[in-house]
Amino acid sequence: MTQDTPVRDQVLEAADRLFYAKGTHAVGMDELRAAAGVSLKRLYQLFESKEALIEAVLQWRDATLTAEITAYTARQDTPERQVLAVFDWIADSSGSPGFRGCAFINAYAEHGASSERITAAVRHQKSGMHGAIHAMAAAAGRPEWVADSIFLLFEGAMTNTAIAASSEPARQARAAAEFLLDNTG
Amino acid sequence: MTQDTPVRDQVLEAADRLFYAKGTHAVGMDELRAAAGVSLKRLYQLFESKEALIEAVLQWRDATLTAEITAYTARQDTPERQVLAVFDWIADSSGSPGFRGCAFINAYAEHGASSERITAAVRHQKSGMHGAIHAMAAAAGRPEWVADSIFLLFEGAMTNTAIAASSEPARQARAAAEFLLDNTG
DNA sequence: TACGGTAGAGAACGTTCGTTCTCGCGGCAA
DNA sequence: TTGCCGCGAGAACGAACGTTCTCTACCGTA
Repeated sequence: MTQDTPVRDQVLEAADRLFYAKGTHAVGMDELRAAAGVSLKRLYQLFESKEALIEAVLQWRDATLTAEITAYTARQDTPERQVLAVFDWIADSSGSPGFRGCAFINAYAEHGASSERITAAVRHQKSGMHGAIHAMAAAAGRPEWVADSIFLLFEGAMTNTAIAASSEPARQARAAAEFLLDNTG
Repeated sequence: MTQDTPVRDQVLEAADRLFYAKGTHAVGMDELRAAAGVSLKRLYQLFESKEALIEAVLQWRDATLTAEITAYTARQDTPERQVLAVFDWIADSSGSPGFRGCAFINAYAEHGASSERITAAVRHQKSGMHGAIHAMAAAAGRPEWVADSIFLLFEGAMTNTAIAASSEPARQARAAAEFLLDNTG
């Protein structure tokens, strides 16, 4: 067990940034090597292949994104406001110029048909996000179907906020979620 | 104006099938030529580049998909049922083994960062689908925000039905839409 | 029959990419 | 100091891809 962890994280962070910005197909291993500031040899001893790297990046992003959203929603003081904050998070994120929607959906679009490993990583993130919304909705005393609905609104808002290059879908989804919360439980 | 139209459609249909099944990056022009049964020369005089072909395929799918969904929903006898039928359409479509979610979202994931033409084609489809749902909701006498919400539920259901490989998200989205319809108007 | 133009088949070209190999330097043990 | 191991830099390799070019067969016309 060598001291690879900081280097590994350095690679994952650079790869995540490049993959998200340009799509995995558009980023070559050499460009990645340069961005991460490591040698190609090191890259391949950390990750056996590009596919393995993509999988690792998705797992890494899964963890960091969960933490980010959790921190973001935790700033609200009631469970209802916490649920609704996920849509504010989308609206906020979409403000940054490189916003390209959900990295996991993008990865699924690029590799879902050919890579079982990548599909599994995507499913894991969706399942986790679904669970997080479930937990918040449960804390707010709402039934499961409300959580399911809000999760799907979240997903629709992620993609369409990116495609439309506008935070309007995020606001619309928020309004719908608010209606669901207000009329249930 | 030569008699290229049937050949052109033949190419578009084959390309659409392959692109959707495997992703555009995973389909080479030669594989495409073979599937469409035309020569490479013909292919390139019909479409100046692969990017142009992808754009044309998206426009073609936009038209055929709109027609398909319109026909599907038209079988229902009330505007409310017509709106809800879009979720049944997802559930039905997800039954076929090659279901991979929304081709336009997939195309955006693959090319949104690099091709303005493809992004424009994706936006056009989203705008059209949004409009179609708006029209049905308006016919049902529901306010615009309900249509916005149902559109986003539709989008979320499309991607997550594919990722989860289950029609459950489509059913959940349908239930949410039904709740919105039942409690507004 | 001779011929010009068109189209199909597929070879060829140039590039890009994922992955591996080679070389040479630097640190460390004896 | 000497020998060795590991690493970085980057050349090299083989495959795949988008695109173009070449060759040949075929067609209608005179």
